[in-house]
Amino acid sequence: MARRRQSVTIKHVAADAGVSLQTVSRVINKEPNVRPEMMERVQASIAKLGYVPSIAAQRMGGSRSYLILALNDRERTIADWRKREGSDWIDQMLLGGMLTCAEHGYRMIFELVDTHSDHIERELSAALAALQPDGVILTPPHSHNPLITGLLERAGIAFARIGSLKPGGGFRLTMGDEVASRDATMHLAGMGHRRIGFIAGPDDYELSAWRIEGWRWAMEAVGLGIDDLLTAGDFSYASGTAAAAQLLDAGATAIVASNDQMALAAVAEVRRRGRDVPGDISVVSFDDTPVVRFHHPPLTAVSQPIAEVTSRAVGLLIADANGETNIAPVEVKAQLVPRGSTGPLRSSN
Amino acid sequence: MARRRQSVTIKHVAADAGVSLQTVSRVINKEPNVRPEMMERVQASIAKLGYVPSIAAQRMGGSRSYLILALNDRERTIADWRKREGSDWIDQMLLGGMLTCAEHGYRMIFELVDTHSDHIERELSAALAALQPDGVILTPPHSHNPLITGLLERAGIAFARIGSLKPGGGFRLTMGDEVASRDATMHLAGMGHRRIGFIAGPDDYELSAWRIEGWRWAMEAVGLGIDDLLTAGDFSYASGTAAAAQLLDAGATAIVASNDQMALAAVAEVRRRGRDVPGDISVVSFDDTPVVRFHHPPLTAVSQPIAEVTSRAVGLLIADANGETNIAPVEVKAQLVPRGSTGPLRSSN
DNA sequence: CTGAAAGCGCTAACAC
DNA sequence: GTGTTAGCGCTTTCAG
Repeated sequence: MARRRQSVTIKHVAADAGVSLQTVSRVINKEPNVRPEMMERVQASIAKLGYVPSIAAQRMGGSRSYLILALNDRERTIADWRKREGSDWIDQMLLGGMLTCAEHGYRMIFELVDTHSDHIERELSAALAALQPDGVILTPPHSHNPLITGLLERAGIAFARIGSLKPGGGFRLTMGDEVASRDATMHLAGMGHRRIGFIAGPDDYELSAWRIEGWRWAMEAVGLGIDDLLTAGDFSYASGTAAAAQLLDAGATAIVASNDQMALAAVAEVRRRGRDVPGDISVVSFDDTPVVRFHHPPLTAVSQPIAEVTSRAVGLLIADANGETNIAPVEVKAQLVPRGSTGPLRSSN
Repeated sequence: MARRRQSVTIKHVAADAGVSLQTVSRVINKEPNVRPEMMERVQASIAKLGYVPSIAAQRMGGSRSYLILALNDRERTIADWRKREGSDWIDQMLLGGMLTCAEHGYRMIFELVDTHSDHIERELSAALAALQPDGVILTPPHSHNPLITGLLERAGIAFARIGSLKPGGGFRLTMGDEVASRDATMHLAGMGHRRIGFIAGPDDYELSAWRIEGWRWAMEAVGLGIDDLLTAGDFSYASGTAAAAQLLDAGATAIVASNDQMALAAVAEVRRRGRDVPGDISVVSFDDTPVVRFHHPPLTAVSQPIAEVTSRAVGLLIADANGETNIAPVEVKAQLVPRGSTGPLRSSN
């Protein structure tokens, strides 16, 4: 239990460079009003001694913590990890977030918090008090949870909300779900499909509604009815199976599913009925996690730019910490990637 | 740029409970020599005020940081994330690591550092100085990099090395690669295969040698020669293709590949030659990332218990911080999971 | 068993 | 421009 202390501190640098602590501090924080020669001298000492500021001490001194907290839903994330279904949402967040943080001298810390309201405020407060991050990134369903956004606002901590446009403060980032859903539907309509079913995501995700909206928009645009072609899902494989069965019963020749697992389930259901994808039925999925590309056939999917949107979120947070202002919602567009699960309507249909 | 300070500090708790700062500190740190009634009173105040200690301040005061740093190879990790091939190594590390950290009031921070020697010491020192973790978890190839282990030892920071048994201090954790490789080979031999080829991993991973050893051991045990059946790979798909071609040319009827990507490549190569898996050729892979289960057929694979081994690593680190001693290497055994890519030797072979 | 003092490494505020 | 002072929230001495 050796009590380790910082080996080389600002004091050593100051002594080595023959200046005051404060001057070193100024150099570290790139403050103005330091003569260039002083600055060089200090930086030489820093490099020579291999000095790196202690983020704990910086925080104690009242400055930034240089920490960005990425928050995800505990229950869902752990379930995904345990299932090992190949979702790489978290990996992509880390990819975009960590790299952009690193570019600005920040670090990203990844944490899980429950959505369940008993814990949520306590847990979040604990994470904030313990870590004291300069900014927080929220993903659905946290990003539109008023308990969370409210707490963050009261605490005066900058935050970015991915996948939410509801009021509640913070920066809003989206991935153009409505347009993407419309594109997916148009892609199918363009191949001659007229009975294009939709499997929705759970209500507690704002993007579920956006995706429905895009589909509805497209169906109307090409003059198709949507009567019994909208079904409910909850992002689970099982719900995808049920919804697909319903749509096939209703005579759908194409299906847009609000996530990969439900799309995979839909393909399986089509085959269970002795029919073929894309020969008889076309399927499009949302998210485009890796499993979709290893599937046979690879699924046509809406690819979500998670890494990019997380990177943008980090950028907004850091810009904010630097006093730059930006309130307009940011949209990083998802892309439809046509693959083997969609094809022309078969004339026999 | 509001300069946020801790909203409720140890002072508030002390005032509320009518005790000294020190007593509160003792309660927080579960130190002995506090009367139960005092303790209860303090804990009541803590709960009431929702107090959570600032980890920065704790660190400043000279105690632990309650941070465990998980270090991975930057280049390889980022490449994996970019490729989106569905590897969930990182996810499984987070799963095992974060949950176990949380159980003990710790937090896990995930970082990437380059293996390239120019940066490595600087980068690692920077991360250590900035974060001041109580423990570090190393994965291959970092876990047997003397630059890293040496630096950590000199700094007096506890560390755990996953996938390495080389000397160099720290706790050592392995996943029984040799035994797993032997089991995989025996599984094939048990199905009648006699020409069982092996695709090795890169030399700079200790586990590459262990896996070769297990295969060699099994081949000898059942009296089979290994002459031209050992090929080199580097964990990449391309290298798997080349190695598989070589093995098939040599008349192998079964292949053990040192990771999933190379196994997938092997299956593809078999098919490219108009032959079938497992009808003509059996394939076993190492790692068992999700993609393997979504493949057709699902691959028989050695499933690596990443989550469990990371959890154990965290446990060792925390136990060490608590003054408990433990030097023996820990082995969390990988399991062979038989699936559809292996079958009996076809008589026509 | 509990309290008061000093100090961790750094920054903000104020002087010079 | 640069140095000095005080203090962040906590833990470690060391008294009582």
